[in-house]
Amino acid sequence: MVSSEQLATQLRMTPAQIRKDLSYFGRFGKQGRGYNVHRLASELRSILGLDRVWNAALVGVGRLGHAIVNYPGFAPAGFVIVAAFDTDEAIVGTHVGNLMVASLDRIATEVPRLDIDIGIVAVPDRFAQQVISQLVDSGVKAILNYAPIAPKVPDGVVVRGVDPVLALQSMTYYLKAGEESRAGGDS
Amino acid sequence: MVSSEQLATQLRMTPAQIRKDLSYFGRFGKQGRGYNVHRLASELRSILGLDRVWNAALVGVGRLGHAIVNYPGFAPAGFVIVAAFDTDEAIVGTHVGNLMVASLDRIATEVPRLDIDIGIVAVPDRFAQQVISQLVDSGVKAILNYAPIAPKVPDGVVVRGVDPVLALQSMTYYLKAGEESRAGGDS
DNA sequence: GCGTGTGAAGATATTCACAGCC
DNA sequence: GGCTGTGAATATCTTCACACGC
Repeated sequence: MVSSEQLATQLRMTPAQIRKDLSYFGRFGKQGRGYNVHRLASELRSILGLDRVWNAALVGVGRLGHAIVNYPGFAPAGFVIVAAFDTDEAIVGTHVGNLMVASLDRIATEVPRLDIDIGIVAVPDRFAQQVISQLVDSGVKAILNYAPIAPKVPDGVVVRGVDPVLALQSMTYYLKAGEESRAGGDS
Repeated sequence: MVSSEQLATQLRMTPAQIRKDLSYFGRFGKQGRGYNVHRLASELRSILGLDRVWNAALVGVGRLGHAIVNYPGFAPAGFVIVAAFDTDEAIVGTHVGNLMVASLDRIATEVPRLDIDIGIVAVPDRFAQQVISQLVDSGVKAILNYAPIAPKVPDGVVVRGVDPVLALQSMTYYLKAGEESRAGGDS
């Protein structure tokens, strides 16, 4: 068992926040005891859609694409890459992992056929928007985007970016603030 | 020139939000005209600390570490990796890019000497917390963490994670919701 | 006339505090 | 006694709407 107090400490939140958030989805706790860790984890996995397998398509099988296919962290979390696409004729037809690389124009037929939910985009920056539009037109509703752009997608499509430069840029404001307070603070 | 209206459309926000946010940092616009794009960009870069170079240290020079050192996107954005560390005696002393890999225990001396602001952590999961603590103890105030853990750091240290699995997991709730409304919606 | 910057109004989100159950 | 779930009270964030400068 775990209390909202304990969860809050670990997650650096307040106990009230924990309880309110959970209460939005159901009543998972018992008064005087707290939450059963296993039941809570299981309920949350189910609510978040993490209790099933999702199929993904990789677009862009260069250096980065290879690293993505060979990354061992996806499968244990329930994400399986079931297709790989590229435009480069030298790459199409070759194998990565146990996948055969298909031509980009096969996306429209393969996405429905393989029941693909997620598009993983690892193409050069200037092709990213176009590829993402193609994926969306084929029925993909979620995009994991490795290109450093903010793609335009219709409502109902969710995008997440993996961009280390953006992550760094989002920290410099605080670095600067910290330096100033150390340099200019009273003492 | 650009108006808050135009910015809002592109960023999918409201014009009022744009104006309020900018007003927090200064008065960058001119009534009746809008904002001068160059001046606005320049002011924002300065406020965000993106108008200077930041030094970073890489810890963990395996496959991923190599990819990070060779990633061409950091330098143009003003982030320079000026040191690389690893525990593996077989790697220490070798070169990656134009850097010589140093032993982990040199962090405490090298971070101040090279004026390192940011630690980039690309070590196996189980070592990540320990390495991050070491970086923080040496004076690093920002961490870019590639390990799929939520590290504990003192107040005043800022952390960003680069974790594609977490990014995927943050989308499945919406995928599920979308599927249900398509399956169960009236028609 | 056009569009910013900003108080005031309205909407959300967080925290408090406690009745109720284990 | 301990701790959840939840209305009520605060606090924060967003939107409105308009005086003012270009």
